[in-house]
Amino acid sequence: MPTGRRERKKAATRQKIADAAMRLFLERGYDAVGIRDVAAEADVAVTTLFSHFAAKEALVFEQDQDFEQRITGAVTGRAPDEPLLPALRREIRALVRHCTAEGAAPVWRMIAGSPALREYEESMRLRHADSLAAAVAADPGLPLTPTACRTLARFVVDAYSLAREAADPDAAVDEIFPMIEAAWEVAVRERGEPSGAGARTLGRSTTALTKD
Amino acid sequence: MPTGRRERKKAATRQKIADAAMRLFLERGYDAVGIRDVAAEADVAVTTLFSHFAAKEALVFEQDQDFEQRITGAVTGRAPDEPLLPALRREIRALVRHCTAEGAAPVWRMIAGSPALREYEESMRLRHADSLAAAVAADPGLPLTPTACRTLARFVVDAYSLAREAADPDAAVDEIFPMIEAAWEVAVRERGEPSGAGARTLGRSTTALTKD
DNA sequence: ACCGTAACACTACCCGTTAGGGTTTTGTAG
DNA sequence: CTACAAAACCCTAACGGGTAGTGTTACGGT
Repeated sequence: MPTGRRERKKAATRQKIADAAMRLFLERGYDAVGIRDVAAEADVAVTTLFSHFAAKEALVFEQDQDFEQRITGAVTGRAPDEPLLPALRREIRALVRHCTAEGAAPVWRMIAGSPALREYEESMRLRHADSLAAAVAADPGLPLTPTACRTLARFVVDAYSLAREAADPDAAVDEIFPMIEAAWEVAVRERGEPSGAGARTLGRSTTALTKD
Repeated sequence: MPTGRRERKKAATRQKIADAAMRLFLERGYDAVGIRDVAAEADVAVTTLFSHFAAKEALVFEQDQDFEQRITGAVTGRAPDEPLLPALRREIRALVRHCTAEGAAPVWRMIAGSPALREYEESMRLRHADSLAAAVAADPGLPLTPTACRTLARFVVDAYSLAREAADPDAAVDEIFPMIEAAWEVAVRERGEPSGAGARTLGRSTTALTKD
């Protein structure tokens, strides 16, 4: 219902804070910048800052909802008969590429250099894994136990974080995803349709396993 | 060089603090107890408390080094020709059982109820996964890429945390480990000896995959 | 024109954590 | 036994993230 100016002003304030924060963080380093510095630079009160961001670390991971939406969207929004894992692999590859692109390097160096930020990111990933598990569990075409859904989701999120840290992120995705696909196939065979449907869901990528 | 009494007194102080902390946490709840309360209950200064524990959360995860040592020990200390994954599976099962035993329930309920504790535990697990990855990478009988080692380590640590949260932890271990074994076998085939050695390393548990 | 509410500001405070600097206890060497 | 260095401990004070309480303004709906 709230149409227009209010929302725009709120979004503008939020963006102003995020921009000021990132500018200061990159200039002086994350630990050397206090919340009060950020608030002053953005010309807002500290309490206002905390009404837009739940914690100092959230200033850095401003777009974490993007990640969650994209990864669950890759499951729920894929083409009707598209197998699950290739869709996830494509999305993870895109996300990894996006994080290892040109301008993003200093930000990720900063994150790697601060334990608080790494810790925060990891707990974000846990939430994302839970959302992904829920999305997978909700797919009527996938007959998996809840535990298998959660396991798959963790593995996929692990793939993202491992690939991002790898020397060659693209190669890492190609190395890890066959492992996940094999794990997935086992889960499907345990509980899924015994004959053909499970293999079709996994798609062409299972040839590595069935070739003996 | 420090022999005897000093070490004992130090360990006693540490234990006294940990006991006092756990007592208060279980009585009043983790968030309702301050560091100053714990220090007073243990009759030590706040600075002393922080010379024994790096953070408030560490008071709860007092024996995290146990976990790290046991899990890496399961890799480095296994029988000469014992395959890797059964050894890991056995250790993980024991650790999960230990955490879901009788008296431990209130503690884990407390952990589940505090975001700070969950976050701390997750970053612990990351460290443990790194140690495990290093142990796996150091095993001369396992020809794996660094990325594969890290992936396997993450998956194993995930298995622990997923099983601990599952309704039936034992069944969860039995559900997740076949998935990890399949992933492992793919990693071995990509880089390992082409014919027999890889399968021998994995052991009898791969029958589920090769039975078609 | 008017009211409810969301955004914002200000003050003061709590809590985890650390620095700085001092005191006692312990192991060891003379 | 004494002397001495180091380790363990204590105290005070502070820093920085985060919050409660209390307003004030500006917007949107009616």
